[in-house]
Amino acid sequence: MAIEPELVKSANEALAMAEGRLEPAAVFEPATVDVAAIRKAQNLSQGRFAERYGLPLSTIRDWEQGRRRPDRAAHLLLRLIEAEPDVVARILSSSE
Amino acid sequence: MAIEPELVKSANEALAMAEGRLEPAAVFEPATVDVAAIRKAQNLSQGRFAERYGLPLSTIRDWEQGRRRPDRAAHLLLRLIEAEPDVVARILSSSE
DNA sequence: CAGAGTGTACGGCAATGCCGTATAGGCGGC
DNA sequence: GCCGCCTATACGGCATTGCCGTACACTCTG
Repeated sequence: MAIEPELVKSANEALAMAEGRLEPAAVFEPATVDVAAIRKAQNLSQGRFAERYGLPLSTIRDWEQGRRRPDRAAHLLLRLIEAEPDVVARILSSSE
Repeated sequence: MAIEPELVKSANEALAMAEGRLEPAAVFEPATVDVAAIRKAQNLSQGRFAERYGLPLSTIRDWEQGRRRPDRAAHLLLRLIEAEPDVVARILSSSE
């Protein structure tokens, strides 16, 4: 897994913070979005998910495989898709 | 305005296509989103807009100044913000 | 007039977006 | 058994963006 080293690093930092050996970072960015989970909650394959929301399949793959992390706009969008899939889908189809 | 040359170019291409002098491009990407318009429709400054939707101010600037074009996820998000600002804002504040 | 708020403009690097291809497992049909 | 189809993992690779920082101009207000 490509992101593993980073996760380990983060975990160690969190530990250090908890033990008071390290100041909390100025930027708290969980940035962890489980795209696969959001997608599966809607019973969609990667392909159908991408198609449904007008996103490139390759980009979905990158996110799910942890090769790339969705930027802030994408992150926000994913949260919207998770919370209000119907609304998002509707807006999309309305002028595309 | 920085994007003007591109708009002019697109307009000429469209004209050429209409006159049959040019084949329609394989990729039809309007991709033009007037971020400033969407923002102003909500009477927000760039700063407040960015803050409201959890986006970096610098990124908003880039988009409005035409220096960068929002990618597909951002594009989609902007359309959502335009159509359903309240919904978007609510989802955001709900777990941030 | 100093200072705060807003917006334009742009340098710059790391990182992502997005395309393509190779590989592999599950499944129904012939 | 074999083939084709769907689905998903993995990754090479380049153009483009994301996002940070800084400089400059304008307007309003104390």
